[in-house]
Amino acid sequence: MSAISITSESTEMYLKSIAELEMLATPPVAISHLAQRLGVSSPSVLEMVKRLAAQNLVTHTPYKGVSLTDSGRRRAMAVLRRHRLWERFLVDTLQLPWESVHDYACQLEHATAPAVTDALAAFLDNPTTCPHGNPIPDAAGAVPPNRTIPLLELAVGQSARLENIIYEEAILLEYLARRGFLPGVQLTLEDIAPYQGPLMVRVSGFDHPAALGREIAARIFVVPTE
Amino acid sequence: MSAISITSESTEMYLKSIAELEMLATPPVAISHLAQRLGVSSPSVLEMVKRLAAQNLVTHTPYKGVSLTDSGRRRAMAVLRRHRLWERFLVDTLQLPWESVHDYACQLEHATAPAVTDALAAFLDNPTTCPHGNPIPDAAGAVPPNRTIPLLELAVGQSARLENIIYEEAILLEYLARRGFLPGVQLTLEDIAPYQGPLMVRVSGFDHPAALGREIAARIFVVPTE
DNA sequence: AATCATAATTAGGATACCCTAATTTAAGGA
DNA sequence: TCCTTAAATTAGGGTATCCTAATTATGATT
Ligand SMILES: [Mn+2]
Ligand SMILES: [Mn+2]
Ligand SMILES: [Mn+2]
Ligand SMILES: [Mn+2]
Repeated sequence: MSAISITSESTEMYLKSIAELEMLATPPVAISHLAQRLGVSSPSVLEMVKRLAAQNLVTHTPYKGVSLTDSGRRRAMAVLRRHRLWERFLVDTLQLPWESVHDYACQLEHATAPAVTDALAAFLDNPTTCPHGNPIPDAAGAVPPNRTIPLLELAVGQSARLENIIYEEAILLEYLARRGFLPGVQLTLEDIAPYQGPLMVRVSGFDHPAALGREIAARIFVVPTE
Repeated sequence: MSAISITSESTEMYLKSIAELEMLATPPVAISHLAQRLGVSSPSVLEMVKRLAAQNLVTHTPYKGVSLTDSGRRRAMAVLRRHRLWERFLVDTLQLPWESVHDYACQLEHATAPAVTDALAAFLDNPTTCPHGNPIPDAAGAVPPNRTIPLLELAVGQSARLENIIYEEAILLEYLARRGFLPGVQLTLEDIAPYQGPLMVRVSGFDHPAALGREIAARIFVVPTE
């Protein structure tokens, strides 16, 4: 039991990505989705998934997809915890730009010993969310239940508070930051263009509403107000 | 010119180790010394050295050894800078144990973007030495000239101030920390046993002198007092 | 100058990840 | 039920990094 289990950076990124994709759609996660998220080919993913399955980190159902095992989920949550703690540190302590820290944290998350993670969490006073609003798993890997809905599901005319932005990528974050879409802001869905058109969303304090594609609106989570 | 040059963790560790070995003895660095330091076999080192030479990071003289090129040295110094900045952070900010941080920093040093390095240095107020007394290269890779001598070269009866400890390894550091050998302490070489025997060194404030092997005494650098 | 020990090098393999080009399977629509 | 298409899988390679077991070169010693 409890083999030495060296977790490579690659392994950690696979597990983290599977965890993120599992939260979005109903598992199992399709090989092709994983491939797209990780930026590698499907055959590469399949091969890696077989390696992960051999280590009991995921379950692979041929032609269906992958799911994390308990052990795999624990590892994934540990990576997510380190990632989001580092993001907090980079924004709050080092004052690096909100839209850049995701990429920096994606490197640090694989190079952080447990003692460092613990000390960092203590130094930051055990924060519960990352700068993009996403929950930081606790030391046991648990996250509070999610009470948010995608901006995409808001009714026209409805107002809401922006909670979190998922699928953090520098380009998306920079785009959103420039338009005021930051966790905590108040916004109103003013209109939705037909035929899968964009959503017109006004951020409180901005003169004009922003036009957000559905792809983006599905990545922004909100809590409706009143 | 200036290819994208992805520097792997392995490459960085080779360059850093070569730099450290170059500071100790007269270059070039022997393949077997590098192998021992890195904990890999000589054929592996030779193979890697050829790869590094092909990237113009080192020069290899067959049957003699390796030396860093200017480009290689720049990379090595950048790694050393990140390493020692992280050590300061881990000790000063996160308050992790002096003897443990070297190993943690050895992971972080390969996962730190330039913007993070710069912000970290600024946050720490541009420190000039690591917790073990070794100089932190500046952003350009320069280190101040070394004015210290190995404890091994002290004359019997002479007193000195401990400046830095090189070849940081958790076991050595723990051993020294327990006996009071920390940068800044005052010590006196009381005796040297003949036939390559140990050095009897008293740390100011300690009742009994400690017996240090020559191997260890060569890794402790001091500045003689009066 | 012959000998020896040590270090360096060569030879032959292994593993983790990644790729492109086939080929096969699954699942929905005709 | 048959067809079509997209997704999954197999086949065949490639590179970086590591290893052990020879073999060979160097430099010091007789
Ligand atoms: Mn990452
Ligand atoms: Mn985040
Ligand atoms: Mn390292
Ligand atoms: Mn140090």
